[in-house]
Amino acid sequence: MTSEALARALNTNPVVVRRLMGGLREHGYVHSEKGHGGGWTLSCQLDRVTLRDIYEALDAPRLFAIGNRSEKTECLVEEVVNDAMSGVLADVTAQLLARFGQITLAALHADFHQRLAARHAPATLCK
Amino acid sequence: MTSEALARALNTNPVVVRRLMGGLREHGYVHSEKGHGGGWTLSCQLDRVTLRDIYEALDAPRLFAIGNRSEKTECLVEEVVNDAMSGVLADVTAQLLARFGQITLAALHADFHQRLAARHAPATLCK
DNA sequence: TCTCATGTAACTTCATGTGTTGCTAGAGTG
DNA sequence: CACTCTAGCAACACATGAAGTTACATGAGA
Repeated sequence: MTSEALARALNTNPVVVRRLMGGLREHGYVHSEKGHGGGWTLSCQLDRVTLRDIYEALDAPRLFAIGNRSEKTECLVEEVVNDAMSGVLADVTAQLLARFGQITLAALHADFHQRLAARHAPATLCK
Repeated sequence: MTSEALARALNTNPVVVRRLMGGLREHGYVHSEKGHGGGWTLSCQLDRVTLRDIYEALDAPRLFAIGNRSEKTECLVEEVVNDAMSGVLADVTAQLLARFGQITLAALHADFHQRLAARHAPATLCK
């Protein structure tokens, strides 16, 4: 499948697709080929890759919209609040990643086919 | 304490302080007075207000940097992934808020004074 | 050699949060 | 009464980061 086609399906731009897929390629989840007839192919077993793997392959972007304004501070009040929040955020992050780590692509794939069957529709890409 | 003074302590602008404090005032955590000698005064018991209360008084700003691109979609793949992620995010959000709900301002206050004593420094605002 | 792909850098656009200005209104002071 | 000090508020400007776009290089088949 080409970046072009994926971009259309995802309502975005081929270059954006390449940027994202680049991370997946580096981890061996997909393979790309240049030139005529090239494009992207899956190169992993769906039951061995989780949402967490994907997240990390995508360079682990920021998860939270909240957080400390600065890591180090002179202000004792800020320090106290930072420490209180950091502790919670660290724990919650760990739990979130653990949960993502339990969701395999195979599970999503199965879910997809189940919903598809329920829709009595043929299997095509969104676009 | 005036917005002016708070802004200096927080390295920000008086108007920004008023915007934030406005939420706290609506919930009765602080009280404000105009005019000469006016400013902000605390009007709650520190042991009865938690970080969660503060968060909600501040209009519950976005917690996560990740999330669904769109709530409703025609795309079955997107739907499957959204549902998988939404479930995790909802759970994790609940846990985060629960944790915040256990951290009272009194606890932070106590922590502050403990650290202050350890520093052998007088109690003054950062700036 | 032409076309079709990815790879990549640089730039533009957009969204969101933060900061700033200017003005209003209320409250004490001289 | 005039003056000063304060919050309240709307409107605008700026900063940041994510997403989208353009342009060009490289590789591979036809």
